[in-house]
Formats: sequence, C-alpha cells, structure tokens
Amino acid sequence: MPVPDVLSAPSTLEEFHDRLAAITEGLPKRLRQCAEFVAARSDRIAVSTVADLAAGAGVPPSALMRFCRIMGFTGYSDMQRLFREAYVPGLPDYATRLKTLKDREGGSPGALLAEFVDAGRTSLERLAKTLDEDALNRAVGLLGRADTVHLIGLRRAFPVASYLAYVFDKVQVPAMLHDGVGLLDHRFALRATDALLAIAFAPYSEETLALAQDARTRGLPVVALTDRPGSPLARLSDAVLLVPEADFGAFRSLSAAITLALTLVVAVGAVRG
Amino acid sequence: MPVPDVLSAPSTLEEFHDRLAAITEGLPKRLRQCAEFVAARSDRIAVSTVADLAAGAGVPPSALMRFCRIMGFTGYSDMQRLFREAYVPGLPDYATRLKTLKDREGGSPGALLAEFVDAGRTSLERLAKTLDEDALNRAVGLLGRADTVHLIGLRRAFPVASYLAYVFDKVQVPAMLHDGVGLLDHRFALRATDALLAIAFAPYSEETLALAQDARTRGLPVVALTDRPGSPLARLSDAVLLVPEADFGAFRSLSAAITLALTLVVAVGAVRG
DNA sequence: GTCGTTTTGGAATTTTTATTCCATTCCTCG
DNA sequence: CGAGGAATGGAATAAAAATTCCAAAACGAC
Repeated sequence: MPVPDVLSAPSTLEEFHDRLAAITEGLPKRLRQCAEFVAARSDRIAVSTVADLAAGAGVPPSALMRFCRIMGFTGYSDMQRLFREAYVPGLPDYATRLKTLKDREGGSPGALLAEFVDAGRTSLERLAKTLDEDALNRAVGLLGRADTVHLIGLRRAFPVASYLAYVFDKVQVPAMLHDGVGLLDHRFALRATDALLAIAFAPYSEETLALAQDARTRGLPVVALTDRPGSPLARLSDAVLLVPEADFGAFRSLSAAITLALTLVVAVGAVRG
Repeated sequence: MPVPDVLSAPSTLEEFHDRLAAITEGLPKRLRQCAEFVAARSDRIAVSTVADLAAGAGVPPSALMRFCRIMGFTGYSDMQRLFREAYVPGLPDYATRLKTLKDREGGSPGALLAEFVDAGRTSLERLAKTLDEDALNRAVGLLGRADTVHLIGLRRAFPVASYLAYVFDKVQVPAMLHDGVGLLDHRFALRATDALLAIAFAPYSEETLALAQDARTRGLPVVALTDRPGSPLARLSDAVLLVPEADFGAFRSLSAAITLALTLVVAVGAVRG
C-alpha cells in the first residue's frame, strides 16, 4: 500500500484538492477510481455515506476507506467532516438558476449559456423521442460486421467525426478518419469488407458526398448521420440516423450529434465483444 | 400531541417551508424551538445528525424526532433525504443503473441511447448550475482583446477544439487550431498580443500542457476549459472554465464541453462586434 | 512458471446514529 | 387545589453506518 507520506490531513478544501492532484498519479486502479470520482464530485461527500460514494465510484466501500487514509484522514468520517463544515447549499436548483441567467440583458455570456444549455437539452430530448430504433439497430449491425469503419465528416461535422474516431479507438474497433488533410482522399483505403460512416449537415460538403457515393458504388454499406430525411447523404445510405438539433439564433449546437455518435460506437463495440 | 393534520410529507423545499410556517404557531414550547431553529438554519439539516441539530436548537433528540413526525415525515432520516436530494441531484447511482441496463435486454442500442441522453442532460444542467460566471466573463474579456486566438485540445478534447475553430471562423474571429498534425508545434505562431484557449481532460496531454506553459511564460493570457479545479491546466491559466461532464459507465460525453465552447465563441464574437 | 509483494473484495465487527418507549413533569381547567 | 391530559427528557433499543481484518486475486521480478 502506498504509504501516506504526509501525516497531517488537509484542513481546507484547497489543500484537499492540491493533495488529491498530487497523489492521483501513481495510485493503483481502484484507488485511482476513488480519486477521480472524488475529484469530479467532491460536492457529494458532505451528504453521502461511504456506501453511496463507493457505489458512485464503482468500488467497494473498503477501497474508499483506504483512499481516505491515503489522503491523510483517519477515516471517512474524518474526511467528511471537512466537507460538512465547508458545506454551503448556495446554488439554487437548475430551473431557478436558468431563469436568473436568462433574465440578464440579452448579450451577457451567462444569458447566452442559458440559451445554449436550453437548446442542448431540447435537442437531447427530441433525439431520445424521435430516433428510429430500427435504423439504429441496422446501423449497429452494418458497422459491427465491417472490418474497418471509415469515418468522414467535414466542417461542422468534423468534430463529430473526430470524436467517433477517438471513441472507436477506445473500444478497439479499427477505424479510419478521412480528414482531408493535404487534400489526400485515401479513397482506395476502402476495402470491400469495410463500411463507411458519413456525417454531414446542410450545407453538405462535396467531399463527404463524393466519398459516400464512391463507397456505395463499390458496394460498401454506408451509414449516415445527418440532419434531414431529404439530405443528399440520406439517398446514398443503407441506414440513416437523424439528428434533430435545436438551434438558438444562427447557432446550432452538436450535443445531440455527439451523444448519438457515442451511443453508436459503444453499441458497435458491444456487438464486437 | 398535535395530530399531524396532513399525512403526506412535503416533497419540495417550498412545500417544506410553507408547512413549517403554517404549523409553527400553536406548537408547544420545545417543538416550537425546533421549528424556529429549523426555519433559521434549514441549511444545516443536510449535513447534521439528529443530535447535532437538537443541540443547536437546545432540545433533546427525542423532541426533534417528534418535530419531524409533525412535519409529516416518518423520521429524521426521511426529512434529511429531502434536503440532501434538493442540493445534490442525480443521486440514483451508476451501479444500479448499469445493472438495470444489463438486466434489460442486454444493453440494446435504444436503451444505451436513453442512458447517454440522460447523462448529457445531467451534464448540461450541472453546467448551468455550477458555471462560474466571473470566470466566463473574464475568459470572454481575455479572448475578446486578443489579436489571434490559439486553440489546442488533443485526444478527447480535440473534437471540442476543432469545433471551436469552426465557430470562431464563422464569427470571423482569427483563430488558429494547433492540431499536432505532423508533429509540427507552431509554437512560434504565438505572438505577444494573442491569447491561448486550451482544452484538456484527464489524462492531460503533455503537448497541451507544454503549449499552455509556453504561452504563460511568454506572458500571453491563457484560458482553460478543463474538468477539475485541480487539473494541471488550471494552474497555468488566467481563467478556468470547469465542465462537469457526467459519465455513464466508462464513457463520458462532450455535451457540456461543446455547449460551453459554443457559448464562449459567440460571446467573444459579440464583444468584438 | 514460481515466489513474494501489493492490491482487492467482502464478511465480521465496532461505532455511531436514529428511533422508540415510558416514567415524570408541567399545564389547564374544573 | 387536584385530576386528567399533553409534553418532556432520557434511557433502552433498533438500525445504519463506518471501520477493520483477512483470505484470495493480481501483479511483478526473477
């Protein structure tokens, strides 16, 4: 067990976080899980039992106890005392806070945030409600059977495509991001046993449509993540996933697209085992 | 004993206070002491034991228990739950939810989507609730005054960085994305009149930290978009924006980060006119 | 592979905390 | 001023939580 190298416990929240940041690295798996969960949700400590917190972190209670020791406390209760003393319920609930923010004059950053958060939530709700489950299942099937998943998404869709590439990598599914760097199109990287996942929102990029067309011509399955049923990309695809993104003013967020992308990858990862 | 004239317990803080005000008058001495103390210090309920609270009110614990009953709760724990949940929402723990998910049709894509949508909504709510407006205003100020905004975010943060680049371009603010292509670091593109916006989540990329350090050393303002107060990036920055991303299982979405990014850019765009 | 060490999960134990119960006190009203 | 009922305090009990401990698993060095 990593020996507590300092014997005194942190006596302020700041000290606590400093110490936490200092030790997190170099901690074994379970203890690191504790450290990371605590870092992210330290607000819960004041009002949670060991069991609650441990469940949140995904570790057994005894691991959390060890963690408290390493932080320099004598036990969980000791650590909790620090947070209970500093506890100020301060923040009002979400609805109230949102209203406060919106009431500012239109231009303030806080008011903007409120609007975008609201738009994001609306998008997510609509996504859950309107998504065609058959299409999703079909998409998962097609991508699950492919050797390599090719990804393309440019301009506004590029963040989604790069996120997909990241998560596919995490779940160890071979994926290739066609990013257009150097105007190299890597068209010939598409093999007959692969599949293409294309993302495009209006105005649809030529390059994305071209690659989708190419894949289709060669008989590869194409999955589309797009914004409208009538999108030119939809016509080229075997499974079409629609992202109902709400917008605020001229700006559209990507919350729904990102969330759908994550779902898709995790489901494909699960299918492949 | 005053008979509880309503059998259901208050289910919101507002109901609680209404009820408290309604019954306080006409309560015998000790119970009134309880009522008055609770009215004054209701914020302590979430983090106190019966004994603590009773001591504060100057009554024996049993009196406080009676008080809880009169308020319509089954006991102190029941009353406490109301206060704990009001301030720390989202207590349904992940362990349970993961299990439900597995029990239910082995994690069908549809069920997964529901979970990720939920995590995304939670993230957005927490973002609205917890974001430090001062930090946001400061960030907008710093970036608004810069000639060119440099952006860096790698791995999981890369989609956010590329999204920022896209939206900055839309609002016609000169921005440069440091994407690490070809391992060219473009460090010398940072001019004294520029600013850096760095995005990093655990585990923090060396390259991102290095560039932030570099910018700081040269006296450029650094704005951080990160996940924890103790993040190494936070220490290098003049304004720190925290993104409280909820995760589901091992997976974390980017809804909150994307939304905050959009807000930031639009606000900066507005400042520059 | 095998040995020694570190880490882990869970059951057993202890401590703390909540809750009940009842004998006593304190009112109030006749 | 005394009887009856409400209110009270504290001791006893039950429940929940924290903490310890140890056998088993995982890991790392050889």
